[in-house]
Amino acid sequence: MRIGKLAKLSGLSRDTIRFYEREGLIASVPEEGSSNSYRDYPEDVLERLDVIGKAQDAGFSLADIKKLTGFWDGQNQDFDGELFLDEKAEEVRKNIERAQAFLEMLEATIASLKVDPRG
Amino acid sequence: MRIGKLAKLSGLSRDTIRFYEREGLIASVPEEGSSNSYRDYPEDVLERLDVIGKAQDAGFSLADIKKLTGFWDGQNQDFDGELFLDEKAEEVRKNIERAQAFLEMLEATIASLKVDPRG
DNA sequence: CAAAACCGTTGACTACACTCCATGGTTTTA
DNA sequence: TAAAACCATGGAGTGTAGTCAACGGTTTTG
Repeated sequence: MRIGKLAKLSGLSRDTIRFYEREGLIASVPEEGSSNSYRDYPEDVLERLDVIGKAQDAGFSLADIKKLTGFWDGQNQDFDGELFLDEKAEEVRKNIERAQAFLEMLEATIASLKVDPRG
Repeated sequence: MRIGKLAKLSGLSRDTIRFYEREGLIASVPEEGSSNSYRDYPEDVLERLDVIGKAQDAGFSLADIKKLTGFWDGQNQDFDGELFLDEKAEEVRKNIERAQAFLEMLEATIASLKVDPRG
């Protein structure tokens, strides 16, 4: 699909999609059978963009995401993939725990508000 | 306590602590009974710094955190605190869910690696 | 077939959250 | 008491993740 459709479906801007492509997080091919310069984004890029969003929410930087997707895509880099993944998973677990602890504070604040507005 | 001790105990740099203070997220008082310009950070600032870290992991910006702490500190701003808190709590819940979904992908990747290294 | 809508490229710009450096003063310590 | 360690202030600089504007070309649509 073309970038406009991908932008609409993913909820990201064209600029962001191009930015991710420049960074090597996603890839496109020249549109088939047309002499323009338009790029064609495979369907699975949509899923990839979704993963990128979730990874960011989990605390991954784009550099981290690039390592991970490069790993998925079979380009085993010159680093210990298993160690990287183990360490990152641990980080994510800690992040989630901390976010949950914070959520509880937030919910307690809300609850106290409902009992006694602005107490 | 002085900023050096606070930095050591919190794991943050002096610069970060001063930055948070400039941003209005924490407060200090002049050190008592001394004619220097040193600042004294109350004990509870440590806890506050911990909350700030967790809030960031939950996806809060410093501006969000400032609103929340201003709210806690009783300076009820000119905004609907309850609405803000409700919306933010919902955002955090979604963030956590997305992070958890991502964590599962990560763990699946790790698991498949342990079964069949680089398959 | 013309206007509107879309596309790619380049490069500058922005917001956020720090981080560093220089300067000069104050405490602590050996 | 001198050196080392600490402190405050101001301002500049950094990295990350986008975002915007301008240009000219291509497709789609009424």
